[in-house]
Amino acid sequence: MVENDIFRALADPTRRLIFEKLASGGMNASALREGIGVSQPAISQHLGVLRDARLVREERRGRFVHYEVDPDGVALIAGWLAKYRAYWPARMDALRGVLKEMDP
Amino acid sequence: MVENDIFRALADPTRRLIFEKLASGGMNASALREGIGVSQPAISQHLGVLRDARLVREERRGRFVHYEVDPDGVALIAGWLAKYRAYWPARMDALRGVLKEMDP
DNA sequence: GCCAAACATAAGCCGATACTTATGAGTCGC
DNA sequence: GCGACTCATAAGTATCGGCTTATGTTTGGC
Repeated sequence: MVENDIFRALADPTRRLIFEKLASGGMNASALREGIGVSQPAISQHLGVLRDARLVREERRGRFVHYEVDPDGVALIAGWLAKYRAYWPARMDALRGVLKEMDP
Repeated sequence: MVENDIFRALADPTRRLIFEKLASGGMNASALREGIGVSQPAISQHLGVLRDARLVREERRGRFVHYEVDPDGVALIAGWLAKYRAYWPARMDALRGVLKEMDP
């Protein structure tokens, strides 16, 4: 199931760190590893989970593999969240501004 | 960490089922159990995790405990997701309508 | 062609976790 | 007050998940 893959992928703090790092700009796996204190295989495994969840997509560039955020996964979360918009208004003042801004 | 609790809570399919059932209307733990093929303690444990993640809140009603979706948790997810709104526009046509509708 | 570099896969280990049964803690009806 | 009911907690178990080291695969430079 798609939702299951996504939430399971985001449940791990290391994976969220990787995702957030990629959100600030695509990069290869080696660069991604810096600052995150795990082995190279661990990074590779995490990227595999994120890719299967469609949160990240990859592109071969010679010996390197360039990774970047996949908008599909982000859209899937937004779609899931939209189902519960009935519960948003309660404390959504801050986000409301964001939504207005992105909806010209 | 707040985000960790939320995503970990939603990573389990049974817990998402409970949450989604509560999203269609608050109810007590026994009613919640129907249709979900797990024991009563399992439901109780899941509700504890969802409560700690602020996805669900409870209210004692005599012998029963009434559970309902906590808007705080939903707002927290929305806040997290908002950080990545730069990646939304790609495939966000459907959600766009929803956002417009909830922002008069 | 060969070596080194970048990344993926294999296998194993250990802690986390989702479940169970058994029991405890409150609350209502009689 | 007592039994029944609703729910929470305790304890045990088995599977899952993230990490490691070791090794395989692909690519670029010489």
